[in-house]
Amino acid sequence: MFHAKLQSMENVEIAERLSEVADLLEIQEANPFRVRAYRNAVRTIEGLTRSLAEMVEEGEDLTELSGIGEDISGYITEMVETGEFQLLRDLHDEVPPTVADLLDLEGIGPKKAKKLWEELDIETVDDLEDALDGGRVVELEGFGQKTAEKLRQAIEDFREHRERFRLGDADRWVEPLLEYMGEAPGVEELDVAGSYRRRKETVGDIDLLVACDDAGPVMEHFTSYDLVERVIEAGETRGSVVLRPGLQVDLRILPGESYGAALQYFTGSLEHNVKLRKRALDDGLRVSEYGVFEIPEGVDPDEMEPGEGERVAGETEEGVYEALGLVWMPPELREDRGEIEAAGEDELPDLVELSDIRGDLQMHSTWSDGKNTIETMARACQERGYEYMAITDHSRRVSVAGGLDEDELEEQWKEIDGFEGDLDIEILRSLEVDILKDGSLDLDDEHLEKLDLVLVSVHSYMDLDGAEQTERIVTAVSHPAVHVLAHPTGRRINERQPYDLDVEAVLEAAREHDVAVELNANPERLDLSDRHVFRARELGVPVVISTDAHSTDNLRYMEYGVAQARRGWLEPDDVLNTRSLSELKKWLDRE
DNA sequence: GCCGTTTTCGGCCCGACTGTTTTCAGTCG
Repeated sequence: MFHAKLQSMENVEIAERLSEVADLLEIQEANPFRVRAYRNAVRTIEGLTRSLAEMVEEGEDLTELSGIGEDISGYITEMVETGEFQLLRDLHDEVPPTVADLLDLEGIGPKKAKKLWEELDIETVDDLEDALDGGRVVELEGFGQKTAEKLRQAIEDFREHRERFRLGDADRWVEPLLEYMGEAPGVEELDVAGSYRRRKETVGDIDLLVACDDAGPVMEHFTSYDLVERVIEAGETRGSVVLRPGLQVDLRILPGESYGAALQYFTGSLEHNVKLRKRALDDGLRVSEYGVFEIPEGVDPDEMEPGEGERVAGETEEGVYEALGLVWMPPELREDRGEIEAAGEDELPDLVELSDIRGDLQMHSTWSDGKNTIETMARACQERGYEYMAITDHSRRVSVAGGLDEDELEEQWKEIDGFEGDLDIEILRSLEVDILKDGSLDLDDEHLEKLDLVLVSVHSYMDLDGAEQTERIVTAVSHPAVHVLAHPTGRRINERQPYDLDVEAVLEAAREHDVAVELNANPERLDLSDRHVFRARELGVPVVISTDAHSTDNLRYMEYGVAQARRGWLEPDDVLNTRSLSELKKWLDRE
C-alpha cells in the first residue's frame, strides 16, 4: 500500500526558494559559481519524480543527488522539517525580494537590477515604469535612451506574454517560416535547433540556423518576413525578431564548415553542452559553435581566440560527437540525463519511432464528444496504416461530453458490428471509464468484463488533496478489469496544473496490477511528462501512446506522443501499442 | 556551492550583439 504522506513542502516550492537564493546572490555579485551551484540544484529538483519531503522523512541521503551537497541538503531538510529557510530570510534583509523580479525583464541582468535598486530605489517592475516615465533611468551611468526604450518594451512583453509556447502551437508558425527561409538567396542548409529540435513540450523561442556564404541577404530576407512584428537585433551573423503571435525567433548564419558544430551547439540543451565541453577540455579539445579545436600544448584555453587551434571537426554533427569519443545521439535525449555517459559506452537506447506505432488506443466519436463517426475514425486510422484502434468514448458520468451508459454502449457495439467487416482494421471495444470520487468506476462490472480494453481516467474532483487523490487513483488502477490509466496527472500545459498526486505511488500500483499508463499525445496535455515516462520505464510499467483524438485530424498528434516518449528514453518494447494485434490481445487478456 | 580513476583544492562552457564605454561591460543563449 502507498503511504499517505505529510508533504509539508512540495518540490516545486523548494526549487523556487533555492532559485530565489540564486537570483539574490547574483544581485549581490556573489561568486558566480556559487550562484550556478544553486541553479544546478534547482534543475536536479525539477527533474525528480519523487518527493523531497518524503526522502527527508525516510532519512535518505540527499547529497547523492547530483548538484546537491552538504549545504543545500541541509537547507532542504530545514525547509521540509520547519517550513523555514533562514538563508533566504537573511538575504531578504539585504535585498528586497521583489528586486529579483526585475531579472525577468529582457535586458536586465543582475548588474543592472542592482544599479536600479541601489541608485534609484527601484524594487518592482512598476517602480521601474515610474522611473522611466520620470526620465530618471536615462541619467544612470550605463543606461541611455535606447536602453530606456527597450525596457519599456520589455515591461510590455513581461506583462503580456510570460509563457512558453506549446510545441504544437509553435509548429504552426515554424512550418511556414521554414518554407519562407528556404527561399532566401544562397541558403545551403536550414534547420531549427534548440528545444524545438529536442521536441520539448514547450519552447521559449525558435533557434534557426542557416549555412551560406553570404550572410547579408539572408539576414535581410529574415527581417523582412511578413509575420515579423519587430526586429530585436540584426547583426552580421546573428539576428532576433519577434513574430506577431509573440514568438521570438533567433537566426544564426554560419559557413558550411561549421554547420554541424553550430547545429550541435544550438540544439543544446545547455546542460548537455556544458557537460560535453567539460569532457572535451579534459581531452585537450575546445568546442564552440565553429567546431572542435585542439588546444595547443602549453596554451591556456581561456586565452585562445575563437576558432584558434587546429580544427578536428565541425562540418557535421556526427563528426563533432565522434571527435569527442561519442556516437551521435538523437536530439530528444540531449538533456544531460545520462545520455553522454551512455553514448560513451555505446549503450544509447534504440528509441521508439512513429513507424513503430501499430494502433491508437484512445479516441472519441460522435457517440460522445468526438466530431467524427466511428466509421470515419476507423477509415482514417486505416489510412495511417494501423492494425488496430480503440474507440474510447466517455462514460455516463462525463455528461457534458455525452457519456455513454451500459445500454448505449451495447448500441455502439451493434453499430461497429455493422461495418467492421468492410474494414481492414481491428476495432477494439473500449470506453474511457470515469474514475468516480471514491475510486470506483463509472460502468458496471459485467460491461467492464465485456470490453476489449478498459481505459480509466479522472474528469472531476481534480482538487482533492494529494493523499486522497492518490488513493482514489490507486483504487481505480487496482480494479481487475482495468488495462490503462489515461492522462494520469490531468495537466493541461500552460492551462491547468497536474492533480495533487503522488505519481510514484500510482506507477507502483500500475506495476503491481499489470496496468499500463498512457502517454496522452495531445500537445496540450503530453501527460505523462518525459520525466514520468522515464520513471515508468525504469519501473517496467508499459506505456501506451494515444492521441485522445476528437476528430480525424487529431490522429496526427501521435507524432508528439512519440517525441515525448523518446524524451523519456522509451524503446519500442516499452510501448504497448507497438505490439502486433495478437501480442496486444495477449497482454489485454493477461495471458 | 559542488565535485573529483589525472585533483579533497582549484577548477567550474563559450561567443555575439548592443549600447555608450573611447576600449568594454552587460546580457543573452
